[in-house]
Amino acid sequence: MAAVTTTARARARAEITTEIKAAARRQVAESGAASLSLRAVARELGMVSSNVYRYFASRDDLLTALIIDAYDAIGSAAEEEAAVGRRTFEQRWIGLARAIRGWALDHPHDYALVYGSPVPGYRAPTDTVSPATRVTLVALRLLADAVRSGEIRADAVVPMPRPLHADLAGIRAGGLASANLSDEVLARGLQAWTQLFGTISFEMFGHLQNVIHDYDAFFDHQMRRAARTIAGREGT
Amino acid sequence: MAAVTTTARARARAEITTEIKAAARRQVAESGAASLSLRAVARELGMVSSNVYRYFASRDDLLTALIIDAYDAIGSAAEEEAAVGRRTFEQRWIGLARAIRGWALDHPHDYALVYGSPVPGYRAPTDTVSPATRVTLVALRLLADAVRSGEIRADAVVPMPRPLHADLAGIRAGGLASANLSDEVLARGLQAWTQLFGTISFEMFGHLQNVIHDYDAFFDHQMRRAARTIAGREGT
DNA sequence: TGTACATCAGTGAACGCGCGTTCACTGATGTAC
DNA sequence: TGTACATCAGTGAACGCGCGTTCACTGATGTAC
Repeated sequence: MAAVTTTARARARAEITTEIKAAARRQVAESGAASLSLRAVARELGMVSSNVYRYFASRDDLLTALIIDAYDAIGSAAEEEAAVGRRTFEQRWIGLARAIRGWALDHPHDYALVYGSPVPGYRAPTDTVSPATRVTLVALRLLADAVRSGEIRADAVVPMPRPLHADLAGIRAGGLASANLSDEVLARGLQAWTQLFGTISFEMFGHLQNVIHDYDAFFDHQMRRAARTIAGREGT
Repeated sequence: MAAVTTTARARARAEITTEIKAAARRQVAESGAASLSLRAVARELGMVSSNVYRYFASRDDLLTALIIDAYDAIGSAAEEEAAVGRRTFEQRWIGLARAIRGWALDHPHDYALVYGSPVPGYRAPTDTVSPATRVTLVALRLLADAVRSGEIRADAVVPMPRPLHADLAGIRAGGLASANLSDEVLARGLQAWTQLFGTISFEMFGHLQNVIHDYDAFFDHQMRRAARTIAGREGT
């Protein structure tokens, strides 16, 4: 009757915590994170605003919970995609990129919450670091696999300055998946990674309006190019 | 005594308009665009809040003015850089990239204002389109020059779907500088362009914290890689 | 198993704050004759 | 050049709103004996 049995109170607490987060997410989806309001959340759930404080110590705490959830959602979307087997590196990379973009299109405000400009006055605590890493680990694993299979060839190397070598060595040491990735491959990976999020952000934040009309075609093609840049072969 | 002579009233109006924008910019720099407040601006200038309405019809109008100013500032920073002569394509590209990043580092909140997530509840009017284009035109001119000089060789072509060709044709038709740019070169340019802003946004919005420490070295190197991707030569 | 006490969810009122915008007014600057 | 009227910058009060957070309280759920 300790860890296993849950009291009615504990169950109710868990459910209501979830409901609060869901209402908050709905509110963020409607009008953005900056205008997230505890009172509005309470109103939507038909409870008095002061009661929300039984579940979250402050508005910032609630925001943090949303950010963590968002990172986790992207992470698991990416992991799920990565689990699909028997594909070439290029197919897997495009699949990963599409999964991330698809999530962003489905949750534009959540995307803005984590990859857009920081919410003013809000300082992210360190709790958000590890969920933020999940999606990156998927990418690193993908690179590692493709190096192992020979699909990435890094014989052509762009020389880089010493301090950058040091930073890349840090990535290699930190990420479990990245132990066999050379500096050249990591640098290419970062090139593609920033291109991926740059492309999604441009689309989401309206910088391609009246320029690109078929976003799907544009994105797929650009990600195909990115895959080739990583693999080290350009053109056909 | 018509268009040339300016009355004291008109001069005062111009000056105070500038002062209001400056105060607003200072406020945005301190706490972000979402919390820009007409009343706070008025307070800082020692005037009564209702008087700001003699200069800007609403808070959104003031925000629009700031956005236009920000785009113009990036545009002229880029144009200034581009005016430096006698350099290779790679040098010019890196110079342009550095100019944009430098402006972003000097004006983090202005960068967030235009390239971060949109301000909630604010809808950008069409007035912002043409200033937003300035910096892009600089890049297109740079590409065109490098094609002319033979520094960009587009013999290796990545095949792309028809709708993307149509969109790229639109860019060619719209931008005066881009008339001689092939679809392949435009696609490469977009690849580098999204990489550029993706890299700056990652840095500005904290997604490289504890990963990259020497941001200057990282950025320069990544932009060197981008230049090579555009030019069509990888590795050394 | 039954009772006494402790814990905790939820209430409702209040504090103190800032916001965008409107309006009727005063007084200085500009313009037409 | 001098006067009469029109324009416009700036004032101060007000409307109506929403916010985060605290606090003393009630009543239901959980726990120890």
